[in-house]
Amino acid sequence: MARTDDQCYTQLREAILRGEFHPNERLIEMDLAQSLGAGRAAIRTALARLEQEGLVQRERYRGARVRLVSETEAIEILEARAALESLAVRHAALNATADDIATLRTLLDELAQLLEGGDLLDYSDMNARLHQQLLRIANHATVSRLLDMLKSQNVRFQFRTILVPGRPQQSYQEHAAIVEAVAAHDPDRAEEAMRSHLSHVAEALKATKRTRPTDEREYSQ
Amino acid sequence: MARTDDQCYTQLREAILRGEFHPNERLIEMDLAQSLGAGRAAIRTALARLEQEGLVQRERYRGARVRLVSETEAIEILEARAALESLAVRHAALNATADDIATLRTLLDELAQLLEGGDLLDYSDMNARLHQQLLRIANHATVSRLLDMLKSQNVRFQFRTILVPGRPQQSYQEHAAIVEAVAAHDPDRAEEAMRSHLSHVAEALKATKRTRPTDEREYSQ
DNA sequence: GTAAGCAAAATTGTTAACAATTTTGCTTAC
DNA sequence: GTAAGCAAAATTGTTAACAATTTTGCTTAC
Repeated sequence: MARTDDQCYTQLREAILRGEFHPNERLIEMDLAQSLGAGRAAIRTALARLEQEGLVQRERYRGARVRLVSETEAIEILEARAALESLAVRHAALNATADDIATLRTLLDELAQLLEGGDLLDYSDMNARLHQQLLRIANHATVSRLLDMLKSQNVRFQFRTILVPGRPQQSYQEHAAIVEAVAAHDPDRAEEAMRSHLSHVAEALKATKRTRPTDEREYSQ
Repeated sequence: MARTDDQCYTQLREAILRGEFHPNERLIEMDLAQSLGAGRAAIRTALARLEQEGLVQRERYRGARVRLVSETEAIEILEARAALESLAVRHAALNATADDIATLRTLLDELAQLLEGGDLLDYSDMNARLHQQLLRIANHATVSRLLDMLKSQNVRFQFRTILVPGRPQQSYQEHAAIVEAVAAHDPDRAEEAMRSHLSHVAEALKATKRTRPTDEREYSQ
């Protein structure tokens, strides 16, 4: 057991991201301590860190709750992501080795296969892995750290855009354009492809917002 | 006394930003507790939050230290700032009211006066206030939050670029261009002006890096 | 039946003591 | 003189008890 403190933080974080706690759900220190087999102090510092990260909200004497990210904020987050991922993909285009490019093309192929199979959830996962790989190639610690924060806040909306009709096919084309621009070591084109991709994701998200205005209720209890 | 916990966090944070602790300096829980008149528990959660924010580094049983931001990382941070401030200024150009624009022009005038007076430190302060005002006008909570983090990590390099010869005059021109683009409600031009401004800051920073390669030592102890 | 008030229970915040580990400063051996 | 080893001191991590505050559920009054 390397660092109980860190383990608490990681486990709690992942539990929230897996959706094991609803937004606005109270996080009782004793319950968490027992279920994670840790002391209250460890839980306390974990919650403080998660608050700083924006995943949890705390009020004095009233405890911690899973923070609810509004749909408006989700769009803000997507905008910030677009700005940072554009920067990252620009670096990726400059840094990518032959091996990196081969890996990206493999991921793209797997994406194509999942698309044919109609397996949208797996498609979403693979999608995330492609973005992750681009970040690794970019080799930009600061942007990676910020994007980790932003993506974790948006998990609630992650799987929704892929369900918009026609979106999977379009999404695949956009990813292909990004990979090809990186393979060509063309930072301007890569950035533009990424911007275009994420603005389409934002549009798709706004579309689901119009379609399902009462969505909040599903989650907030 | 609203929330000792929060106060500890704020006071510690500001003390670090004011440079009261050197990078790599050990932060002893008991000392901090006594000097802030708080308990160790409050200090502990404050340190956890500061770690998450990237201002402090912690190792199990070995305590917390002020995190040293390398010059390489400082450049990364500046790149990320450029991406996010460009996004923000774009929103500012879209949102700005007549009042907002008047305020910006006033700030610009004060900047001009300080430039003539040769008061570079005050110029730097006013500069920060102008950027802050642009952020307020942008009305983008997510980008504001991220920029707060990034700027706080870069305080160590904040006052250096203004000392590069010719830089103050150039800096003033760049800010004027940004304000005019916002006043014209031209998001594309505003974004471009901001990008250009921050890339010049980055160049100035790299220039100081070449000039003073042994700089690290001043701080690390 | 509903709102107000209140006591009990639940929960968070704080403190002090102790355990675990690292750091410091001294001693010894070469 | 330097390195190795070691005990003491310093420091962090953890626990348990208690204080402060909120929440809950009941009772009472209208």
